Amino acid sequence: MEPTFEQAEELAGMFHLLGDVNRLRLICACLEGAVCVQDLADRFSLTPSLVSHHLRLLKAARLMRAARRGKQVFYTVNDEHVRRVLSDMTTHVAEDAGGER
Amino acid sequence: MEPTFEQAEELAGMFHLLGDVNRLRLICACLEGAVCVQDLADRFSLTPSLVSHHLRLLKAARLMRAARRGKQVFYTVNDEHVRRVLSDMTTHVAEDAGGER
DNA sequence: TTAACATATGAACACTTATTCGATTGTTAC
DNA sequence: GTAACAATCGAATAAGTGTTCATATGTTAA
Repeated sequence: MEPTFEQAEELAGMFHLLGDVNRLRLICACLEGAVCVQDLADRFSLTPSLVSHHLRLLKAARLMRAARRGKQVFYTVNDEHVRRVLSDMTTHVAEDAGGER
Repeated sequence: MEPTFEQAEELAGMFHLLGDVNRLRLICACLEGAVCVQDLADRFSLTPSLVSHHLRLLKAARLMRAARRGKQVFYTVNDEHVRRVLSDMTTHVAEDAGGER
């Protein structure tokens, strides 16, 4: 059950990508369906350039995938595991927010 | 299901802590039971100082808790949610390692 | 072909952070 | 009390990274 060093590195890599607020919000925004770069930039008041940079990392890590339709490129969550982890953690955080204080 | 900005910040904070290889291994090593700083340092060939630094962050984030017994301080995983997420992700990574290539 | 739009890319900067070293605190045994 | 061990703390350094800006690539319409 304890991961090997390489597994730990891979896991840490994933967590590190999820550890940035903007990146995390980008992923969450694409959980339900594909969204294009511009819409993401508008929704979170970010530069298209910054969004693209983040999406590039997420794509390289196989966490998301891109599909071009016309001028726009739509991104969606690729990994089903991440989807589960995110929903788990989100609900957990939501639960704790009420119970701790 | 999409987190608020504050929830995203909290989530990202957790993921960020899990996103460092050494920290992740430290947590995983304490999943099954309490381990003291020295043993952790020995097992992963890290400085006790470095281990302590990491554990301090993990403790501050409520992910681990410390208990002193004699000279030594034993650390264990505090959060049951994190325990689930970690075991989930570990098995997932282990599964994918065989299936992808 | 041009023009306008959408995204990607590369360099540069500012900021964060992991790690090391040295000193300090706390505990136990003598 | 002192000595030895365990852990923590603080500062300093070095490496990494998020963001911005400018430029380039790709796509569609005229």
